[in-house]
Amino acid sequence: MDTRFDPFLWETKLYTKWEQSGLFRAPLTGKPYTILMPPPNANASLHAGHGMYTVDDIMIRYKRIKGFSALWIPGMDHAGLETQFVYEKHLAKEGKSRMDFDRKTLYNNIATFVRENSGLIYDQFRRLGFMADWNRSVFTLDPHVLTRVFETFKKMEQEGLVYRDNYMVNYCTHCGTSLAELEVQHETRIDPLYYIRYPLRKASPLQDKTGYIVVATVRPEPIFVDTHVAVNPKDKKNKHLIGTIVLNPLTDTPMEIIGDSYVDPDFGTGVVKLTPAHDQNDFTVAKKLGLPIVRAITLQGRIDQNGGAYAGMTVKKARAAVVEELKRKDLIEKIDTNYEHAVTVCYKCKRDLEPMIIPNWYIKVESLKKSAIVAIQKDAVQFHPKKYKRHILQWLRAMHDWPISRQNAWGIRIPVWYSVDDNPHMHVVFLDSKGNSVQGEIHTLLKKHSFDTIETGLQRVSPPNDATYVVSHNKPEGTQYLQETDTFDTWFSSGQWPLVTLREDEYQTRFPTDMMGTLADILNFWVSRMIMFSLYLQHTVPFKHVYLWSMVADSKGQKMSKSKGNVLNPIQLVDQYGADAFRASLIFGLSQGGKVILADEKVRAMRNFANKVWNIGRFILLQKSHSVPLSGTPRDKQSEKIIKKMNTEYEALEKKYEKNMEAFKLSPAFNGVYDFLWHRFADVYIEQLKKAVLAGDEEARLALEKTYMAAARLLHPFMPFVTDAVYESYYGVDTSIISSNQT
RNA sequence: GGUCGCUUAGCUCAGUUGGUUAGAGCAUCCCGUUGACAUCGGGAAGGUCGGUGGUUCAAGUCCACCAGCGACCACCA
Repeated sequence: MDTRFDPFLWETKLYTKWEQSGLFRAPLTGKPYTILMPPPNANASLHAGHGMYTVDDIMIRYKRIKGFSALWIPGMDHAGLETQFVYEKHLAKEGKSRMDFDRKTLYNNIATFVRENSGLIYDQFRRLGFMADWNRSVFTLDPHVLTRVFETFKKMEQEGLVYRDNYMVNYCTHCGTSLAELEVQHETRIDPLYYIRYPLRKASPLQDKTGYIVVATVRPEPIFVDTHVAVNPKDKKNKHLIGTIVLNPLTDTPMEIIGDSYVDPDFGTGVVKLTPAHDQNDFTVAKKLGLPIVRAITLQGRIDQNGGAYAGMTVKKARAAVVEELKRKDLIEKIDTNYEHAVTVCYKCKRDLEPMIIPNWYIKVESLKKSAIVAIQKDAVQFHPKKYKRHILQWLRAMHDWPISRQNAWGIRIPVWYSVDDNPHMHVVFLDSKGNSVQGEIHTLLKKHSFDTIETGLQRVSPPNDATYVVSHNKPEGTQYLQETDTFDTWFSSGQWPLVTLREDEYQTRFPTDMMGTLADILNFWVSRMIMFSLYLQHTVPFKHVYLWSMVADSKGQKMSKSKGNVLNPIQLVDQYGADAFRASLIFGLSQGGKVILADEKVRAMRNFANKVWNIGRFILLQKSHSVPLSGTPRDKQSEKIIKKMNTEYEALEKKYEKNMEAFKLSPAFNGVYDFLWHRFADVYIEQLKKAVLAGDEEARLALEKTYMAAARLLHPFMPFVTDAVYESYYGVDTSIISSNQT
């Protein structure tokens, strides 16, 4: 044995040995223990957050050593929105965009892109020593997954849980897609607040005062479609205005002032313009009162044909132009340039979102979430740390119907088909044979273009809200059908992850699975959906325990982010200090809230510990050659006493360790072993027995070896390489701590 | 604005049901190297446990209020 533990000498060698001796597959005997790996994005490369998958590996190794048939199934996610976003950035570099391709070509190109860029993360997981059954990897676009997703959708559709409806969604005009509530980010910003004069109609009895009323808004650009203005009926200052007619400052169209309680009397002037097609609140009010809902902005983020002179302008340009016009007409009372408000931005591209009305597919969640809530309340799923039980319950109770459609090509296309005969007014966008974008209603388009041309070049279908459709995995026979171009939300497929990863027969023995370890960020996105789907389809929860960690931070507790420049590359740390050191540093000092501190000095400290473990082993082994034949007991009573005390202390350690591990308190479990090995075993017991051992007392040495190896078994899940390297040095190249309980 | 959480050594955090001199890692300082390990060993310094008040024989631990920080959710015309 060398004087130092050299990770690079051992890591590849040991990993290959583990893999070749079949240790990654679940043993045929033993009680099942199952973990499904949260599938990383297929084209991802390892970041600090993935390092925490170590938690899964720790539990798998821990259970394996204890003789369980522990199985860890890996997988990869197609990650619809995220992957397409990355791909489109590549396209942009070549001066192209997704609009240059028909849907099918775009999909195939992304598929190729993903294939070329996937697999890297598995190599990196191997570097970390992960003991997953790589041969069983599942991809969320595998055929059997598609089948399962289709069947789930069909079942839900048949049971009336699916509906299609016009809905106000947060729409990102850049990404060309709607976003779910959770994908929306709020950002505080300072924007000008315009106080705009709305002239009173001549006949108005109020005219003799000022001749106008003032409305405050940050969004003057869609005013031309506005038809109503509102005040709060309880607002003493303004309620007398109800029923008054003012003129639209851009179009001179008469507008009625209505009363509704949602208006905040204290905001601005207490008078609000209503733009139902582009504002969530206004939309709600308009629906309630039956007011007209007129769109002013296209899905591309430009003013549409209703905008007259502004038609075709981007929102930003139109805003400036509208303000100019209003200034010319002397209709701007004042501009508050220091108005702070929150805007919604796209979680991917950070651009402003437009509230838009588009038909979307929805899942009714009322019954689904109810059973999830009951299961969680009964602790059928337990959360670690416990606080997340409250979090998820709170979120589930507030959960609205789930919009599952995304205007995204990369994903599982919704298995719905629209007959062109039955839906003549369906709006269609496609590329003709020359690559020109053509759009219009299908019955008009079919007069000039063949169905095949349209289907081949298809980019998007936008069927009216009342369109008829057929649910089918494959294209229906008979008449001409176009398939829905929307794809399922990523969480619709990954929410069924626990239902597509096991083999049919394993649902008897391995379901519910034992643990799900994942980032707390996606507790609501993902964990809640898995629980709902599993209860709906399998009538049981998908896992018994959920282990959550939150963001990875640097040594000062600052969240790691590219803009802060404090991001550490895990693989670089592994190269520098070894996988054991990296793994242990994530667990050591893991705070209760789950915040993970990753810092160079921490990894270095753990590298030192790995070396210490190695050298303890080296010392005990080295003394073996000095030994004399066994006598049965240590030579002196003093040594016997020390050994007894050491064993008692070890037993206490093991007991505490077990308790912590079963409660997923990994940090205290690891800390206990760290403390024992370094500051009790090495600093105290070895020192006390050193004289005897050096004098050739083999009994004393054996006692040390026994306790050391026992502690190494406790340490192995956290630091698999150094512990197995020592084990192999002692007992030969064919041995491993993992299977040591079987010998 | 709502909900929850946090505040203990220079930094990041432990402190189990209230019970002797409040701990760890890193950082700092001093001493030590011929046999396991300098990626080490021995030692030291450093905390009125956010503030105020209360319960108690006893409070870092329980309660109230205050201050600061954070997370999530919601709203913002």
